[in-house]
Amino acid sequence: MPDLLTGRQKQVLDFIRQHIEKEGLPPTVREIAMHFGFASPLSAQLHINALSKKGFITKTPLKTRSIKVVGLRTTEGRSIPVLGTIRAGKPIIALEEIESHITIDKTIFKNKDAFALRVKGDSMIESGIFEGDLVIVKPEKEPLNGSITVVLIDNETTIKKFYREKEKVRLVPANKALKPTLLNLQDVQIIGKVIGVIRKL
Amino acid sequence: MPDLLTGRQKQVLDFIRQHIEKEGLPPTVREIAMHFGFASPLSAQLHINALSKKGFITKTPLKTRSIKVVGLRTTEGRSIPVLGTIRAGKPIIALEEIESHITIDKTIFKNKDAFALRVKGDSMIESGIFEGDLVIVKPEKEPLNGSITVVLIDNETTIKKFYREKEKVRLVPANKALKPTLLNLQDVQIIGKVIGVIRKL
DNA sequence: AGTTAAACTATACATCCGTATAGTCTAAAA
DNA sequence: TTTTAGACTATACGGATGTATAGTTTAACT
Repeated sequence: MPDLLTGRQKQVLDFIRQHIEKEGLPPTVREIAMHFGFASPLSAQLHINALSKKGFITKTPLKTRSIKVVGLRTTEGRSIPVLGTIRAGKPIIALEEIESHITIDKTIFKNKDAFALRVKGDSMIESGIFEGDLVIVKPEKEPLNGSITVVLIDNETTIKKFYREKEKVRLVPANKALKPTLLNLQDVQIIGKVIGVIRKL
Repeated sequence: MPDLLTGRQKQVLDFIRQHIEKEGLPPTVREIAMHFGFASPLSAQLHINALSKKGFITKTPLKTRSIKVVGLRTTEGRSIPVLGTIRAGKPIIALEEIESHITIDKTIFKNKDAFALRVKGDSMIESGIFEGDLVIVKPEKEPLNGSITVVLIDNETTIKKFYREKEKVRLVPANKALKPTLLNLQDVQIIGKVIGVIRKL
């Protein structure tokens, strides 16, 4: 059970977080006090001590602006590449194919080697994956049956539900208008498993 | 043509950059001096002034640790709050209701006041919004007809397609199993428009 | 009623920090 | 040869900063 914050402590923590966001630097003790209208810097200091004791922030004694919000800034976002296309062959993430980079939340998408891929087609609409969405892909060679995977067939990427059947692979779309396909294992290159979806409306 | 740096200035700039990377904070004047073995803090200060004049760094006068390296990735991610519940009344983002914070890509979700909300229920499955998804909400009081909005009815949040009809509001789910509802304008509190969806699989 | 804890005021201290003044040394440019 | 500029030393000032001591107020719990 995590230590709970009092209302005021939550406010202070949020101000610190906001200050780092906006100014790019954590506030000083007095800047916190000033923001809340405290007459004494100790008022802010006590909240800092409490937040530190409860593990929400860390700080280096005697060092100015040394407050760090746990889980922020260092552990915050991760930059992953957005791939335009994926070509057959060895290096999955070919530098030439990197369209851009996006920042995703480390705590939500933990995989370090993940990358993003823009969805083409509507093979997965019943699983809530639409054309234009970004899927977060975790490279994986042997996905579990039923998981949504990215596979490469004849230099084209498709997203389907994956079922291994002996030396064959069944690829099932989540779209009643489309039919499952059964392919030989050596004819498909398994890229990875879809671990997330990001859609901009 | 950019101003060129002297050897020493480049060393100082490198140290500043490295310090930000490693410690998460820019160094103080004296920390720079100490690293290079300077006996006087002015030695470091002069380099800082030169780097600032040449446009490689910026700083706020009289403010401790305020050096910023120009062009260094500050954060392409933005931290937004994830709300547990939304209560009727004035402040949409009640501090007490912040469950956690997530980092989203600034370039994708540009709105500064956005927040995230975890989806409960299956009223929007046909629009690819499932239970457990995080929706990114941009606060807005008068959404366009047809846009996916978050509204508050009797202290409960729901996500529906929004249609304004005179003094009434039609809320249309994207789920054939559910029926549209027609409500008086004063009985609903419009929270905002859904601008994005994040799903973890 | 007594105790505890959170929240805050008032004041103070030693150190840290950005900045300033004055001057030294060295090497390249005029 | 004189000048100029980069790099640095020695010392110091005023304000900012983290921290400390002592005490007040308010609400919650025993």
